[in-house]
Amino acid sequence: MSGIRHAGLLAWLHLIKVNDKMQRKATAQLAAYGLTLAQFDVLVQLHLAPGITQQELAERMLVSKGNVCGLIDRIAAHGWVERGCHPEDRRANLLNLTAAGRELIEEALPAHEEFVQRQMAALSDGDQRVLLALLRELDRSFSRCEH
Amino acid sequence: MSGIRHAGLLAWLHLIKVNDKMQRKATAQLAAYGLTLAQFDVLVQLHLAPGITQQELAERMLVSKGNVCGLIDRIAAHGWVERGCHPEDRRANLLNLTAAGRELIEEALPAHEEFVQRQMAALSDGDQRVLLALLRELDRSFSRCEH
DNA sequence: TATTGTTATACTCTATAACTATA
DNA sequence: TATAGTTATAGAGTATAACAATA
Repeated sequence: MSGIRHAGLLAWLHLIKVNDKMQRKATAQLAAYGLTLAQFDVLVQLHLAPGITQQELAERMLVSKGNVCGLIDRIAAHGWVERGCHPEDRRANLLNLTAAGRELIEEALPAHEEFVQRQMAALSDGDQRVLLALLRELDRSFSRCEH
Repeated sequence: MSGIRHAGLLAWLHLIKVNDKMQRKATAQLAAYGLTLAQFDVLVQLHLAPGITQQELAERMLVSKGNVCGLIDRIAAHGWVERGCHPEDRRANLLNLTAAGRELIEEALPAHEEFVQRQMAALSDGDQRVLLALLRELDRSFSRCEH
């Protein structure tokens, strides 16, 4: 690897690799519930913050509102989420899990958490905390400026 | 976040987030060269290991040979890579960068490396090395077993 | 028979932008 | 005018599987 010398670059390459492998595992793990990663993400967001609008969801997921619309379409087709009326703004939709959606995420989320814990168990508790701190720092630096 | 307590899970969520943001930035950075991330990855692989087969490339990229076929189609359409004959196995293609492809990657790779260094600069040199070590450990644990 | 590459299908996700209905 | 959501288009990536040529 001729031009590759610095730890930062190598760290980034490994981050891609780890993310890639984890994503494949996670995708397979969630497929058992009929969920894609993006759909799981939506359900978790609505689980944590019921009643947000599609616009708010788009901002949280760093995705366009057009994409959110399609995502919600697909999830609603399964009957896991519904669009409600905003009492004060008739343009907006309030998103909420249905009973089926709540049931699904209450089963899928703990299973997914346990799965992730199992993957991360290769690192000691202390190392997991260090990793978290470093990633938090990186994330914060991205938010601070738009290099 | 009710069920979310452990550092491992939080670390994973932040890893997703960091990867996501970096990928967006990287995608934008590479678009200046007319490259997607996957295509850049292919060019880098062929830069480092000229003359590999499509099958070998698929294994390195953790992707099916059918996908590699399409990827190479798109990159070859730009004239950056060519399929050569394998002297001993007429089924196989040997992949090589064209002169244009070499020129492109020799320009895009250092620029991308510099871009990544800039993103990682939020961490000290020591922290970058720690991050690298932790991600390497995780990556190795994924390779060891298929949990 | 097994393997390399090709082709075809179908789906998800993404970006972009025009469109509507409200505000 | 601006905003929330919708729709349409186009492209990339992925998975899967059937297929041809060759081993």
